[in-house]
Amino acid sequence: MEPSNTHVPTPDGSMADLRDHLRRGDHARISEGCKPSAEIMALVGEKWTVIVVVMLSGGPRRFKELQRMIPGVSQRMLTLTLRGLERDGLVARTVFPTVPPRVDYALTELGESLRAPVLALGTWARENRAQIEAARDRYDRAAERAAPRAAGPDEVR
Amino acid sequence: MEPSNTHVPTPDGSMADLRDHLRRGDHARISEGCKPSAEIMALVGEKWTVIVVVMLSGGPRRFKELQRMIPGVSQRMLTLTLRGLERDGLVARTVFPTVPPRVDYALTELGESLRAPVLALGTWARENRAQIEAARDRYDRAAERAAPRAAGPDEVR
DNA sequence: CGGGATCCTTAAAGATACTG
DNA sequence: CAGTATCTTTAAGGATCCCG
Repeated sequence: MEPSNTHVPTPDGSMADLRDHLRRGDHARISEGCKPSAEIMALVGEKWTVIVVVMLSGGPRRFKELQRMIPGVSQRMLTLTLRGLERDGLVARTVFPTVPPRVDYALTELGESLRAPVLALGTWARENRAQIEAARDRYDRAAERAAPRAAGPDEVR
Repeated sequence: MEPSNTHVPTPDGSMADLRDHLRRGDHARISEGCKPSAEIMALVGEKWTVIVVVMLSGGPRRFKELQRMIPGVSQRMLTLTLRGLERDGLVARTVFPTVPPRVDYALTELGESLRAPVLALGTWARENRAQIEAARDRYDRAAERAAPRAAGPDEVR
């Protein structure tokens, strides 16, 4: 990564490339002054970041601990997620040169500060879940009626 | 400090499937009662949802209008995003049976209520962008030093 | 104008195996 | 225990064409 100069994703399809760049890691300074939101949304929405942040809310955790707390995550994904968070300065990684090795992950100040907005979103989710599900249900039923797809309405693959 | 994790995401390893299902559309009854957060994170983080919500903050917009406001989006992605939002009851779609056709998209009450937390996140992003970038820079420089990967630091694919 | 249906490319997420 | 290094799968996202 060269800190030398800014390179906007592209004059035209900026958002597409934005996300693209976000995934890859060269967030450089894509936001020409007004789209840092997109960065954080990518940060928050993508992957397991949120869950990890939440899981670290209670204090430092070890790798295996986290993995156990987040059933579906593969060690690879957990590693990648933690790396990303560490890179962004949201999580601090502490290695104890013991044997067997021990590594603690903890939220940094920055990470802690992210908790609030994230939890706010979580709260919103909890509070409005019913409405959302109702809406979905309504929408799906309507769609079904419109779609003469002989398939069962409750198809469970 | 043993806060004992608040509540495990899912009984089994269903996070993977959760996201999977979220993408596909059959959110139906995946959330058996404790992880609506994940749903909303997926909702917020994935795709162009956030930007669209923000763009609709100013009032109803037409399809083409939105497309113009969000340079990088393809009409397909915009459609999918709007559909998703509509499905979740966050956006209302109004069709005027005129010719040429005209369709307005507007935030519903629910959609409006999502604005706050989303914008909170955006604010956080803006306020902490500098720190994040600094952290990234630091991390990348360290990684570079550690990586004997002779390749150029700014290798473009 | 506002999409729906298709095809194609890329890369994110998962599984596995190997190392310090 | 805590990773890293592949290999594979899956599907998100983009480009096009077409229809109402």
